[in-house]
Amino acid sequence: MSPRKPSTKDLTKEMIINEAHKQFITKDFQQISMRSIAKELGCSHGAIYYHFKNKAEIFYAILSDYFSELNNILDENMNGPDDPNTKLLNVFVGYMAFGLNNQSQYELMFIMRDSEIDGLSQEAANFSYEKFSQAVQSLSKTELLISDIQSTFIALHGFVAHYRHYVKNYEEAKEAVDVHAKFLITALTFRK
Amino acid sequence: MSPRKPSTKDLTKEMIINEAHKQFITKDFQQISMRSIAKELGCSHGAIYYHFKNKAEIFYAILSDYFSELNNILDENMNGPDDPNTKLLNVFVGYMAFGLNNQSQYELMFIMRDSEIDGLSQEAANFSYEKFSQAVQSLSKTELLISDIQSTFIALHGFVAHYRHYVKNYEEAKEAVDVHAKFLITALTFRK
DNA sequence: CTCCTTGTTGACCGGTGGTTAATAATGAGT
DNA sequence: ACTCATTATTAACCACCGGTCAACAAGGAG
Repeated sequence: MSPRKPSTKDLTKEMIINEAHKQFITKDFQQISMRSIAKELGCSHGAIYYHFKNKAEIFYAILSDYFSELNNILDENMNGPDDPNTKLLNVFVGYMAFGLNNQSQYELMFIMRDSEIDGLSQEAANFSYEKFSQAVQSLSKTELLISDIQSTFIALHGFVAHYRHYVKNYEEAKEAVDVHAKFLITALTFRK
Repeated sequence: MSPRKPSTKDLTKEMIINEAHKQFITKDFQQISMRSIAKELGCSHGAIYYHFKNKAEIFYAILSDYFSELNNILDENMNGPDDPNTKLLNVFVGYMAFGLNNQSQYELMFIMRDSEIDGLSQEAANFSYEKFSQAVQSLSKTELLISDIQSTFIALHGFVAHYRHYVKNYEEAKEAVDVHAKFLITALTFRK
């Protein structure tokens, strides 16, 4: 039934993803081309289309790892020893730090959600938001409005979307991140 | 000195801008091509490069009008009869409404600020922020931190950047806009 | 009737994402 | 061994893109 061993395969999905991922560290989605991946892999760009139906599909696969990482950051903080107030701050800072340290990825995960990067990524983004939402509520002393939690989430995205134009990584925006996080905590705390 | 009357010109900067602007209502920067503009204008796309040095320059010209419009919205509100609290709310709502009603333009004005749309637009964006900043401070009873005003500005951008994926215009997000604006007012009000 | 300038064209360049016929390579069944 | 179906790959091709540029049209000035 399988007339050709998988072991003989020279080009694998994994290799393609690895190469795309490698380039994704220094370049964004638009700057990476099927040809640049193929060139580095020593194959024709047509070959890639045998393994992935299009460019977007390659990046879905990569993004899912990043969504996991972001979710892990949140989990580790929630399971940590800090008090609720510190944890809440850390959740906000964690999101912004992740966004600033993975700018190209963050753009595709939450900002660029357009026709090209559709369904699958959308779902992961919603799941990530759900985790965030529950975490924030559980750390709060009072019952929060879901609309306020969403406003907070949006404001975090806004920060990353803005600062990524001015800053290379989290380190360079540390203070601003802290200020923004505390700003949002104030809003959540005093909302009635 | 001028061997050819301007009146004889068939293709003018204005015509090009008008056509680009027309397409800009329904398409975004990336979807509009020099060729699509030329085609609609009945000329070759090479001709456009006689009047504009590149695609970005055409859109600078268009954006400057939108920056003016946004600044006018703010001015009209500030010069209006409302009390400071209402005005502050209207400033926030005004920004978000403008962003949601002019999504492609807003993206270029504040979100996409990348290599292609550089200097000139950046300057206009900074000026717009300055006006916003002064307006917010003048409407506040207490002395605000500039970092908090910036957090507010960023949170407004975040709202537009997020909701433009889900909504066609301001009308469709009216309630969420209102909630977000009040959320930000809370933060500004209770910050010490 | 030149000459110079303003505009305009269309071919061209290097690049993109995506498709597809031909083909190489391989293992299974006989 | 030989066929056969399947998998994987190539390279040519498509229709686009932004941008450049030599050639050329058209008109006014001298």
